[in-house]
Amino acid sequence: MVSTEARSISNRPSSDAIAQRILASAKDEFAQFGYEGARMQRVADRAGVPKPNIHYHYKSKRRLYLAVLETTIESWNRAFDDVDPEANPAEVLEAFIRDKLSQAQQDPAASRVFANEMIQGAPNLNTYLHTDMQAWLQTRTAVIRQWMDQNKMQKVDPERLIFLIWAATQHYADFQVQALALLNRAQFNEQVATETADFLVSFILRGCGLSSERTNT
Amino acid sequence: MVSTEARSISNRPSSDAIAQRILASAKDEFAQFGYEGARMQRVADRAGVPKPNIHYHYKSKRRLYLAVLETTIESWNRAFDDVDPEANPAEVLEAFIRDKLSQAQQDPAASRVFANEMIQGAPNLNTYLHTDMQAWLQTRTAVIRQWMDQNKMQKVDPERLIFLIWAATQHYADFQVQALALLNRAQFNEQVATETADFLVSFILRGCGLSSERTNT
DNA sequence: GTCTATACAAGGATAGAC
DNA sequence: GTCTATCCTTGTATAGAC
Repeated sequence: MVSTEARSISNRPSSDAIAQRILASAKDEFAQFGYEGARMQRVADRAGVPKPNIHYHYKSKRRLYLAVLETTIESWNRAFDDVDPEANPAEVLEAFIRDKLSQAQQDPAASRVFANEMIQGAPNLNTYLHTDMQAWLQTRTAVIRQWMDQNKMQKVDPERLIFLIWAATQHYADFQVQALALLNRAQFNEQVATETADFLVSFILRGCGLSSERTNT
Repeated sequence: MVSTEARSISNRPSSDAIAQRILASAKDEFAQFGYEGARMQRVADRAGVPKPNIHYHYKSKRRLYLAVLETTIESWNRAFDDVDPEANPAEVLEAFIRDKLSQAQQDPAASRVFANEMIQGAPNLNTYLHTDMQAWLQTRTAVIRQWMDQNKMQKVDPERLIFLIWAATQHYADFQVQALALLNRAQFNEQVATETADFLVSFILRGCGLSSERTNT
């Protein structure tokens, strides 16, 4: 196998570059139609290559899908990946919410690929859910519990708090067509994203007892 | 065409009963795999009838899917369908949240069918989103705005409040496999549903400034 | 490495016996 | 109304020329 570096100095598009184009097209296709509904022909059309070329770069439809899943998971929760228990809970949660929403706007396909896999029953991610993701969640909820023990925030179920943040932010990727229709907006641009992020941050922080505002009356 | 009543008195399973069985099987199939991923053979197997029988009761795969979509939408937001502006906001919102979560537990397939249609870009519900659903949302947000004007609750974006409730509740249907894995539960039973409903109600009411509890310190 | 041509299975849908 | 057999299209995947 030739290294990426060796090929990248050649004068025509490297094989890796084409593999990447196929991967990106596949992500869109799987995001929209799910694994069973996805068609290799449409992936080829989207990528602008003949259908058999896909099989040269990826052995099968399933391998291609697994490659897409892998790239999707990598950037999943990066904004909450490193948390200092000494940090300000409000700031940490705000950064997490804004980052998740920013991802939902900039890469909705990633969110939809994951959503399809979950709806389908996670046939390819069941192990991941019970190992890596489980571990990720436990270290984060441990920090949140620490904050609650120190009376830095309202006592709430930490797992379900994370679920709510995931659901509320990913909603704008997975249900984008619905949100735009009901908000009377043509596209999910920066302005809509900012309005949404501001709402979610202030609403969720208030739910966590982290708001500077006081309630009415 | 023979009326339902005329046929229901016959001694063997009425044709309508079989049509209903097929419809229920189709709902599960479309829920799991989406329209393009759904297979008529699997619908037939689930319903326990030969494949061609489906085409006798439903002209095509698309017609079958549209029939499933229709039953899905009917019960969508019934708990918030009739709202008295004079009612207590906290009680109305709590009933809405609990009803949505109850539906998510008892009929997750309905939620997943809808989710698949949205992820796919709402090719069959675009008109619905811009007409009936739009209208439904406007009358509810009007009531919420009234409550806010009367200082009965925190001023928040009413549309996005509804979105958050939808997302947070439907999450437990669409991402059930993930939630169960991360909560270390085997199934989404009454107990898990109650715990979840209690969390959501208290968290969201606090976000709306409707909580009786005071924040810490 | 990339394409044309094609193998083989599975898809939705229908004809026609019962 | 229900089934068997089958049509035709499309699906994934591969062989083999270039």
